[in-house]
Amino acid sequence: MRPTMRDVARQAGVSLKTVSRVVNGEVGVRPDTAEKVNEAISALGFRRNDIARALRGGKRTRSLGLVIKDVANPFYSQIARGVEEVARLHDLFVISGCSDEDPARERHLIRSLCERRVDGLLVVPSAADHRYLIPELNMGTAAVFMDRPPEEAIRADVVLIDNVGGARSAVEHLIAHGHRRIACLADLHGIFTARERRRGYDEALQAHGIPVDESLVRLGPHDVAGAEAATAELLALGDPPTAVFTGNNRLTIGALRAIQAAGTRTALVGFDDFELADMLATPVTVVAHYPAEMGRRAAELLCRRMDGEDLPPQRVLLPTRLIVRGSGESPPL
Amino acid sequence: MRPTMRDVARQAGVSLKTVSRVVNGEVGVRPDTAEKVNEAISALGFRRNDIARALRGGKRTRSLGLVIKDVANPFYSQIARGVEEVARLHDLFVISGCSDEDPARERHLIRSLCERRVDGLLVVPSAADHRYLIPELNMGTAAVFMDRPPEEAIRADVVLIDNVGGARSAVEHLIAHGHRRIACLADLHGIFTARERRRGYDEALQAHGIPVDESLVRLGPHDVAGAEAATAELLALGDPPTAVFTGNNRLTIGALRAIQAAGTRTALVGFDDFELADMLATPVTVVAHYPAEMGRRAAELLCRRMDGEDLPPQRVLLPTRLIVRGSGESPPL
DNA sequence: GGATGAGACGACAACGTTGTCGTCTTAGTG
DNA sequence: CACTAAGACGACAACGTTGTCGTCTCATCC
Repeated sequence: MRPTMRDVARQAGVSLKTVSRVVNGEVGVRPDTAEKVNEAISALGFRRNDIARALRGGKRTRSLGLVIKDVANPFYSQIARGVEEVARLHDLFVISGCSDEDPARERHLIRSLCERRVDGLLVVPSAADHRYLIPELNMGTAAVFMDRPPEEAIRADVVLIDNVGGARSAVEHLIAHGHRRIACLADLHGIFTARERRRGYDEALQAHGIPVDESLVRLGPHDVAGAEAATAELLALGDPPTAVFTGNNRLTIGALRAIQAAGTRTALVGFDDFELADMLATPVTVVAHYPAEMGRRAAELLCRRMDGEDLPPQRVLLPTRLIVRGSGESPPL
Repeated sequence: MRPTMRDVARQAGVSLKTVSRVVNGEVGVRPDTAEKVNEAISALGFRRNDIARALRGGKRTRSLGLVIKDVANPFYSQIARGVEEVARLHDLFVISGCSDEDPARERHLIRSLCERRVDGLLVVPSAADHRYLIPELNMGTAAVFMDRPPEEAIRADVVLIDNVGGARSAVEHLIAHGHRRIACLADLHGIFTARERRRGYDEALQAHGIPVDESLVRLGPHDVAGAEAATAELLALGDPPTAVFTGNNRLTIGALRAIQAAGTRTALVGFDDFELADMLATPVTVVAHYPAEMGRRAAELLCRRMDGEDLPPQRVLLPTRLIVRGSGESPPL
């Protein structure tokens, strides 16, 4: 179907190798010969076959694999964007797949990507065991993890958000505004970022001599509805919290809904910024971070590994920034 | 570095071809032989090389190329998600790139994807000329366009939103609530969807015998700030509009800002749903559509083409749905 | 005019896999 | 026991490209 270099060579009356030289801009071809070849190329609509090229050449496929949970989720799509930007600079393509947090699917994706001989792997790992990756890594596939670290046993770079610090700054902000009874909504304890953010909450309270009241902590709400219910429950307590810290944007929105419904002046600071946070009925104070930057940093690390740089495993911690918008500054009743 | 089938064969004491048979689950291998081979495979950490496989075999790479404007934009990331879902079912990988609406980049991407021998192409085309694609299409690369059609000259499938119908339903909704002076904010006229939505606006007015007042139509605002400024200008008119129809979610948000700032009760219906539209100070009535569905439908069409089905070029029109939330139902002053 | 060398180009092998076909073993049959 | 056929396995070529090396042409120089 598609013409090969051999076809071009026949058409132009030169050898296969000469076509290769022209296509790759090598030296040692007379201009008139090159022109004949180029004419044949456009006449036939020839396109160099990168598959064959990767096989024959230095075995670089100029591609990298990206495994995230779900592209439709803005957090991950921004990561993907950051990765794309760096990949573009290095003339690499991104082959991506969504794991949907399913360890089996994640494993299948990574395996398939290795079979495709991607030059490197960028992974937001699920909670599962990743030791199956070790052979692949030993075999020379570079890998960088994002957002959550893999097992200890896996010596690879990882780029994380400063979850503990970010959460602490959120809770300290609430404390600075006079709050003492501060609730914490965190996601499932199995999720690394949820654990870390909860830890930041604890640290902030402890640093200010406020005892942690476990009745104000809710681990487990995983979506907007769950967070809304959990918050409603907290607000209905005899001695309700005057402020809430939420561990991610789903939870923030759920808490917001419950607070609006209850009609209280409960303060709120949420982890993760989100679009329109400033346009809501109550503009939301958040701990912002930059997923695209995470993608970029991870991709840059990966490219350095792919170029054979051999430093010890890096652990990059990206800073967060508290964005004050109103919901976190109301004083306790 | 990575072991090949030859290495496995040597290790297992069998021939190359026998390894190939085991790896591909072909018949005609005795169980004990297969086991020897499998042991060698895990001992060496062998992974079949899909690059070589694609080269030798039926020349299917089991991959498809996706060219969108920007993954970080929820509209496109949802398209990507829909594509991914279908790709997964067909055991295909998605190689994606962002054009950032730059025709040169788009062209480069498509060319590179063809060089990688993707089995098919999914493209949200930019405004530029796409005739350069014709040779690729003739050469057998299947392609399906999304959101915007390519030139007439290109005979390929395309999946679109019902822009005209959606816009008409929005404007008719406003008319039904008593509005006669309805403004229209549309994006740059060069953008297909902007033109079509503007056309829907015109049709709705005409169908109800309301003359189009060009002083209420603003073509050109392209971002939130532009839309905000344009709306402020409209509201400052001697005889201001009582309602606004906005052609996409950026423009909706800009208009919303201006209306909030002006403190008027101007009604608003926007094209595109967006997250938290129901949580804003004024919940926004929108014309919703389903980008993920567009991705799915396009990918399904592409897969049928890739499987060699030969029907005339399809033009799929996806329906929209008016979601009533409050901003579009206030009567004229 | 013959030696020299640079420049242009071609022949061939190799990348790792799979399709084709041939060979060898073994069990079954008369 | 000889013959057959099926089953198991191996040798070889090919996919489209690029690296290596060899050959041929022609201008230059003594």
